Order: sequence, then structure tokens, then C-alpha cells
Amino acid sequence: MKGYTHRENEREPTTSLPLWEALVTDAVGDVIEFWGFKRNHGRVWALLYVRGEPMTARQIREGLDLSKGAVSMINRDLEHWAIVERVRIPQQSAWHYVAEVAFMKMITRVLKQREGKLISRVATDLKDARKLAEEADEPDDEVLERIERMQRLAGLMQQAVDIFTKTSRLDVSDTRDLL
Amino acid sequence: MKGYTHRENEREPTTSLPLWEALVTDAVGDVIEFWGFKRNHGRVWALLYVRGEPMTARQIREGLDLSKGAVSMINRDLEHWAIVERVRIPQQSAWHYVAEVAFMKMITRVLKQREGKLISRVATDLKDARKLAEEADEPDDEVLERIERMQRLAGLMQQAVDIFTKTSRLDVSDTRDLL
DNA sequence: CATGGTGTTCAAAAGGGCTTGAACTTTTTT
DNA sequence: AAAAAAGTTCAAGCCCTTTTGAACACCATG
Repeated sequence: MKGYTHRENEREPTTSLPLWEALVTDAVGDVIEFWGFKRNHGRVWALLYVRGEPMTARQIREGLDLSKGAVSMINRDLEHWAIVERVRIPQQSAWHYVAEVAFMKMITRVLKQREGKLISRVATDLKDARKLAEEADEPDDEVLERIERMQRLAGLMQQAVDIFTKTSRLDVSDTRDLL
Repeated sequence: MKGYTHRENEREPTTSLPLWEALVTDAVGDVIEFWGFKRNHGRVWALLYVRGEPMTARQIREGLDLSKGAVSMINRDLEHWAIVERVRIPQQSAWHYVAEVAFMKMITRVLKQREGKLISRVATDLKDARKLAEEADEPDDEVLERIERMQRLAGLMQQAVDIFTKTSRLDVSDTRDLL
């Protein structure tokens, strides 16, 4: 409202992304964060995906306003998860990165593996707890029962995640010409 | 090893929980944290559940080594989610708390609500992005297509969570005499 | 209606994870 | 093989969430 007629502000040319791209990358960032990953993992993948062509680390950095180090680390993760590939463009010196489309697959894979570790540790701890409670001075049958119930609950959660990952993978493959 | 014959140390009588109870509460704390809640929410609920009898805030505080304020806030949350109830014990002045058993139900409920908010926001943003990309100087059909794919992907994720929450609730109700 | 014990609030501190950026390594170019 | 450019690493800093604890509010009871 106060003198915006001609844009001559010299700084802040960084975030060079058009609004619609920013919306897309942020949306995917939010989703990926919901699933327990880092927001910027999602933003980088989304940018590569929506652009549809190989981009350099520099372009990513400037587009999403990240540091050099961050882009390096994020790309390493994405590559490791096999949802981004590093390619060489003939005449260009720097590496270029392209998005793979196996997005849900990667999410379910990583999620399942994380959850697997957790559940096995919980199972062990609950088993130990049960044993200790059993060997206590005055073992209380009701307490033992409740621990058993929690053990079974842990099993159910594992099952639930299994079903979830299977289901979502199916859903995506149903639409394999989709993503 | 240096003069512990008679216990006259005035501090540190806090963590009064037997090891097996600590194992149980920590295990549940880990699980609940995995689902995006606070570790201590799980620990408090687990303690109340495994004890099976009403406990005062003080007992919880001493058992889990939390501050007065923390217990107050955590109990408020748990009450609000209806997995802990506040009861009055006849001769006693302080409130007592007991665990409800609808644990999975609460998790799926809260999770679904959180996810619902997220998905609707993402849907809106992607729709806006698509519109803006359409109205751009030189609209690229492939880009529009990719945005559409992401929109559909968002729908699939919602579906996946729906199925998951339904499934896990069913699984728990299958064993309704269990928890 | 004072007293003591209990419960709540919230500003400040602690904690924990993510990002930064400078130093360093590797790769490419000349 | 030197120089330049790109990529990697990680300690330090930043930021956001959680926890603390002192002050305050709220009872019950004498």
C-alpha cells in the first residue's frame, strides 16, 4: 500500500520458484512430514517430479532456498531410498537429479522397516517385564494378564501396519500408469 | 560402596517403580511416540493400566519422575481423549486416575482427525497449484498431468489411512475381551 | 474463613532434531 | 597437474517442541 509501483528491491532473488511450484512442493513436504520423514525430503522430490527434467543441486538449492550441505544430504537420502536418481547430462559438468516415481513404495518400505525394529524391541521388553513380574515376591495374576494383553496389542499393531502397507501398495499399483 | 549401610539420604527416593513396570511403561511410551504422540502420554496410560487401580497425580509423578505440571497437562490430554478417567475415592481428598481400555480406538481416532486436516489442506493447495499452472503463460500439459497424479496420490493416501484405521479397529474389537 | 493439600497455568529452560556454512575431498576442465 | 567447480562432512547454531517449577487458583476440612 505504500510505494510498490516498480519493483526495484535488490535482495531476495533467491526463492525463484513460481507460486504454483511452491504450493506443490510444500504440499508434498507436509505429506511426507506426516509420515515421519523430513519435510525437505518431500520438497526436493516434489520439485524434481513436477519439473520432470533433471536438475542440478544448485537449481534445487536456489529453488527451495536450502543450503549446499542440506541439498547434498537430502539427495543422498533420496538416492539411498531409490526415489531419486543421479544422472549425467552430456555437455554439463555437474550431476543432475531426477525423480523416480516409486513414491508410495518407498514410504511403505521405510515405514515398515522402522516399525519392524520398534515392534521387536517392544516385544522383547514386554516379554522381559512379564518374566520379571512372574518372578516377583507376590505375582499378581491380573497384572500378568494385563501385560499379556499389551503383548497381544503390540502384535495387532504390527499386523495393522502390515495390512496398511500392503493395501497402499496395491492401491498404487492399481494405478501404476498414474505415478 | 562407600557407606550405604543405613539409608538416610534425603534426596532421590523418586524413581520408585519396579523394573518390570518401567519396562512396560517405556515400551508403551515408545509405541505411542511412533504414532506421533508424546512418549509420556503413553507412559502414564501404561502405568495406570498395568497397575489396574486408581492412582493419584502424586503417585504418577513419583513413579515416572515427572514434574507436577507435566502430570497435570498429560492427564488433561488423556482425559480429553477419553482413555483416562478421573475418579473420586471415598475417604481420599485427591483425585485418582484410572485407565480406560479403548487404546487403539483413541489412537485411530486422533490419527484420522489429524490426517483429515492435512489431506484437505493438501488437496486445496494442489488444486490451487493446478489452476495457477493452467493460467500460466505457457501451460505445459505434462506438468498439469503430473500435478493431477499427485492429487490422485493424495486421495490414495487418505484411502490407505481409512482402511488402516478401520482394520485396526476391527482387529481390536475381535479381541474385545482382550483390551 | 484460614489452613493445608491438590490442581492448573505459563513463562522460562531444557532438550532434540534439522540446517547451516566453512573446511575439506573429489571430480572435471584446461 | 594446477585450477576451478562440484560435492561431502560435521561441529555449531538455530528453531521448535516439551518440560519444568514457581505462582496462582481451587477446593475440602477444621
